[in-house]
Amino acid sequence: MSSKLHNAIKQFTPASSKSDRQIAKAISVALISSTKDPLGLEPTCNSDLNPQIIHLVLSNPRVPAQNCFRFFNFLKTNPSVTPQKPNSDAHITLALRLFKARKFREAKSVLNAVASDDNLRSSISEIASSAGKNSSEPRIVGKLFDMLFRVYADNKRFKEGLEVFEHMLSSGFEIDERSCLVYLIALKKFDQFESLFAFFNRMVEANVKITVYSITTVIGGLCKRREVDKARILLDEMVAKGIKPNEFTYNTLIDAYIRIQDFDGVQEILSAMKKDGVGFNVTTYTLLIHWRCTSGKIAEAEKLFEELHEKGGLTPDVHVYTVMINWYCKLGNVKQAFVLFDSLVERGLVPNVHTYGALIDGVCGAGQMGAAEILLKEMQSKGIDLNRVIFNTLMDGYCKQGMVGEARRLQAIMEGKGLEADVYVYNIIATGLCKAKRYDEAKKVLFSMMDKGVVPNTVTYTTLIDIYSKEGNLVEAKRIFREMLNRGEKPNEVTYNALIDGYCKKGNMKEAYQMRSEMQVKGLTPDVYTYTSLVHGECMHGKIDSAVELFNEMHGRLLAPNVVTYTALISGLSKEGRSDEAFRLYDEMTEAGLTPDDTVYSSLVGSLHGSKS
DNA sequence: CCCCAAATTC
Repeated sequence: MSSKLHNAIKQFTPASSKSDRQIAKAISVALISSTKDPLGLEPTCNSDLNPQIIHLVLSNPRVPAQNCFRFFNFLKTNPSVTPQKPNSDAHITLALRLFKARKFREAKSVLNAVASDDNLRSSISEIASSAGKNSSEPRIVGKLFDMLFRVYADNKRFKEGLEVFEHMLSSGFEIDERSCLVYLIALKKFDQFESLFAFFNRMVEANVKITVYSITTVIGGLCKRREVDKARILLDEMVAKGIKPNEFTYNTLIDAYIRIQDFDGVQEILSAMKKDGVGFNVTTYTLLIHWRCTSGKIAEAEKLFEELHEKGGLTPDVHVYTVMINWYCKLGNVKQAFVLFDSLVERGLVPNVHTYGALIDGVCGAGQMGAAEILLKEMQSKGIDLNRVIFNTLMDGYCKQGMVGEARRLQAIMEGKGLEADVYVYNIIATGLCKAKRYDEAKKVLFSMMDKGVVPNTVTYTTLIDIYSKEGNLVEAKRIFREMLNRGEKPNEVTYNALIDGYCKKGNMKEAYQMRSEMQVKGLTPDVYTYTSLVHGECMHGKIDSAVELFNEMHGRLLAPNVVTYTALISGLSKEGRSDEAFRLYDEMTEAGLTPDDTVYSSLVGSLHGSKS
């Protein structure tokens, strides 16, 4: 903004006798020859640069669009020049000028203000009338609406976005599927599923050209909502209509089937890809490797990882390395994780916050807090921003080592960096305190979290329920459970298991079984924790036959008893003097590849002494 | 479309 312009404003604005038109003309003249020099003067004058004047200047075709933009920004950033900042009309007027001049980036930033600034909120009809009175070419107005549609989507203003879409439709503007895609992706990102599906249907009704991208986004929305069956139907429909799914479509479904642990579903998609001639991309490999790892098939995952390296045309990326590194860490093979980390760097790939996060979690799991701190320093020296997850991982590491104080120290550092403690932090600290049996402090942490307005989640409630259950206060445990339901937080297997264990320890087996039925009604499957608690409960209260029956029931449900389950039953049988059965179970346990611990041996030894037979 | 964090059993 030149000083010439500023003088023009200064010269004309106090003169109320001049007409708006004259003032606008003088400013325009100054702007036409304005250069890019920054404004050197402090704006001092009071002025009455009213909306009409601003409109006249911005719509003056003799003023170059770029200079209009600078004038506009000057007004926005110097409120003392004009008491009224540019209004919605000024934004639309300027945006049209910028579109015509093909200054798309600038136009977008102007429209972004319309979509994000609450003071500029205006209805679509007001915007349309602003656009109309500027008598721009329809092509330019169409471009403006198209961009506005996208910008509303970017700003989560879905209602307004839809209004723009409908306006374009009824006014006969051409609709670009790519803009609809921006809108669909934003809806999916913010879990607005109903709107997502409704909008897609609207696209179909309105005869917007539908491509694989839109359908894949809708399939992704259905998958995110765990409605994989519906996603699958949509896939079949698209194929029937002659729209060929691409790697993204297939990967979305593979990911969904893996998440719901539908083995057959994954296989079906893989065969469909093969039949369709769609090859794997790096993401497909990443998903399959992750899947094999979660199923404990690490050798198969390694094979896929190798195959990816040998395959022509595909280059392993940092994601796939991170998945492998994460799994080696989770399996306790931190050494191999570091080997992969080195080869990743050797290949010229850049480890990111996820990669470091996986490694830090790995060394924390091995109790190597010093190594974790070194990795943290390394991240910082590479300029990788520390996020919440990194801090939480470290805090959890310290808590698992029983160093709750260190965790709190990190919490303070994190908060000092402007990262407010979230529900994870409190859950981690509370769990750390629980580990040390400091239940009262743990409760205090969680309750004070709620007082601060942090919303408790399923883990928070489950931790509280577990604390009360362990304290034998099932009345309070149940009260929290009801509160959780009232607040709309869904209990999961862990929640029920905590309650069931509480009832078992109290000897209230009836209520424990009642809870097991309830979880099944809700579609939750009793797992090895559920059964172990029940087996232990029956053993504790002398009903050993019921315990054996439960134990046998597990096989039918494809649940593998673990060391804890075996230990509970072996010690139950031993106490009853059923030594033969106890030893038979011991053999079974070792044959299953489980390593008995001291508890088992002392039970077995005890069974020999106290034998009733 | 994929990569890092929290809760349950002897």
